[in-house]
Amino acid sequence: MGNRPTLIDVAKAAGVHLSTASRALNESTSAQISPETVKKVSKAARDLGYTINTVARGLRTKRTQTIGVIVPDLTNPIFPPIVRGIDSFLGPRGYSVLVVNTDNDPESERNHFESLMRRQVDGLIIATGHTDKIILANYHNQGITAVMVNREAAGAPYPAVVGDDASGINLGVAHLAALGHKKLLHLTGPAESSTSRTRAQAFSAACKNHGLQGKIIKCSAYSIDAGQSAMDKFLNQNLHTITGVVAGNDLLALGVYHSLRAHGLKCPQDVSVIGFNNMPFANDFQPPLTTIDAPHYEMGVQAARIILNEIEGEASSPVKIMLPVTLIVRGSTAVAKKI
Amino acid sequence: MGNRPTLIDVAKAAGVHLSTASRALNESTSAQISPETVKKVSKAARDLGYTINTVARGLRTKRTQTIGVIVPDLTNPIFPPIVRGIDSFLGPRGYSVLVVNTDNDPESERNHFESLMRRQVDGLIIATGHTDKIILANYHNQGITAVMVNREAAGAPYPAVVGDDASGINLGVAHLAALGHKKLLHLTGPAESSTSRTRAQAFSAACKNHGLQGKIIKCSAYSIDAGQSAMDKFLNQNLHTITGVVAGNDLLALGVYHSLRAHGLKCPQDVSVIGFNNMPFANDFQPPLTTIDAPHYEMGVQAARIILNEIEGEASSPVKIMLPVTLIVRGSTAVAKKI
DNA sequence: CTAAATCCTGCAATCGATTGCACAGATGTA
DNA sequence: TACATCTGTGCAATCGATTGCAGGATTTAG
Repeated sequence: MGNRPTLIDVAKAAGVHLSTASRALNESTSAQISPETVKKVSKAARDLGYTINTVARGLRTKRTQTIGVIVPDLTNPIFPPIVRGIDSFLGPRGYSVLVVNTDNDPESERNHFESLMRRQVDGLIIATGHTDKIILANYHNQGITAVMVNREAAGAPYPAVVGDDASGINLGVAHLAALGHKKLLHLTGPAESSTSRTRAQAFSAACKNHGLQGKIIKCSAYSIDAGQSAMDKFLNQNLHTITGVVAGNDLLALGVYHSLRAHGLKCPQDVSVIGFNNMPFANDFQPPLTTIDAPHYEMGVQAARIILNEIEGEASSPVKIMLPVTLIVRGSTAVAKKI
Repeated sequence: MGNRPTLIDVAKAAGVHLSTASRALNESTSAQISPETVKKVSKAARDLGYTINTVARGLRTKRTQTIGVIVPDLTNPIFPPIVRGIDSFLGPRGYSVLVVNTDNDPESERNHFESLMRRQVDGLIIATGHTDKIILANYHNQGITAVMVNREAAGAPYPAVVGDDASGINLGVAHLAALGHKKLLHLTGPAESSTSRTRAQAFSAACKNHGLQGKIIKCSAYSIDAGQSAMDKFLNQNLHTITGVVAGNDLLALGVYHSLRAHGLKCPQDVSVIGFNNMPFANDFQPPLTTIDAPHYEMGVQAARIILNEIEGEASSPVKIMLPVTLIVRGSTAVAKKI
């Protein structure tokens, strides 16, 4: 790659010592240098097209101004907004983001973690559900600063930024109750994930509160296919026993759509469906999906804010930030059918 | 972050000199060291939990094993697959990926470019349509190695990996022709983008070939809103003058959906619509979108392959790789309505 | 048995910055 | 006038690796 000028070149051009040039160019040390010298050095730097070599700086300062972001899969539509939120906060502050995908594979997660460590990232933002408490405690003991986003690990030593899952599920159940539904089904995601557990518990509680009957079935992953096969299995032995579905997320809801169609059921006429996340294009599905909007971009922003604070300020206590969610009513929910 | 052991610690533990430890641990130099010494050093490294500091190595070797990926917007669903394709090829080969979003803003693009340079990336994969030939030539003069993906700049000094846009559009037009459509409309994207021009030209050519009437309208961006407003404008003065639409991409097609609905037209009964890209969830739209599948993941893989070749091998001539596309027929196209 | 070649390993320079310390000259204080 | 303080700059060590070169030990050749 290009042979860009170094600080020595700038110093020579300005007729000062290397260290003077360094101080002149550095925000925090330029006060030590006389204004004329600063001007001279800045001009030389500009003339030569000097840009700092962050690798060299990083070696000396032990700060790379790089944050590692660990996600399961960037093609899952909820993650790009999170990543952009992180980036939008960090970018203007001189930080860059290294994104890795683990596909929820612990082996892959370990490898990527090692790779990020080798690269001397200043901190980690973890969005994978899989990472268990032992690993996290381990990270913490190694002195690694990190923040969880969209997932929380109860008892984990790190701050977390999450959506208010429980009240989201509540909103969904209340909406169905108001439409006259009595018998509901919840599709829950993998048990390792904290969101799965939170949402499932909230579902049970909300059903009880509203005096509804609520069943729960498990999905092996947060994917369309997993949702579809779980729903297929359910419908094969329980046709016409429920009128409303609260899916663990939008992908599962989409799987439910497919399954309903395959079983000759219409949404929302026969069965109402509610998703979670309000993923991009949820409004363009068939039918447009009623769902809980979780502020993913904002979650990214908040996670970035916290980690920067931990890196540059002093370590705060492991706070938990819970962002509010809202119900978006679209075409997949309707008045309950008599069954 | 953690105080990990350095090479000196390993060398001491193994009772050898720093440089010997370095050579022992390095694939390409370990042959210079006696097998027993290599074993001793490896054991010491393992025992201490040593991992190399890539920042220090990067300073010395002038290779950071990092590739910068410049995209307009990660939340645009075609980019995550590209990024994952890149990552899947580069990751196992020891490279990491720094993704930046420009939002198609030249100022932002320049800033991000500078940031990547400061970080000493080994190469750039550019997926932004906006980057013009002058800038690219400029990069090239600075000795920067780069590859274009999903966009090509004719006459640019860099290799490019693209989908076969022209034959994709051909497939679409042929499909509509076979369904009896006579009057078609093409929504083209921003003129700066090479794909826009290629697709528009292919559309005109294909219409001529099939003896069809083909109109073209421009959209200000590749977005739902831009597609909708362009289509609105068209329909307001040209209701019932076309029966088929070939959109510049899936997002524009979605905009067309919205516009048709607002004008009381049904897809596909009144108007057939074809998209481009086969973005995720295109099958779940209302109606499921007939579209051209472009192999984005594979494009990422190929771009990564080429750039690694340029970095590690010798610079090849600026090749252009054109990946085949296929027509995916779903529910948005039907036999033409009489108008 | 000696000279040459080969094999290992250590020494030290280097990559491009940052930063504690020293010191010269200017300024302030009594 | 004498001494303390302050300002601005330079010197040199340092971050953690890689790598050309030198040289001792060992092997091979003649």
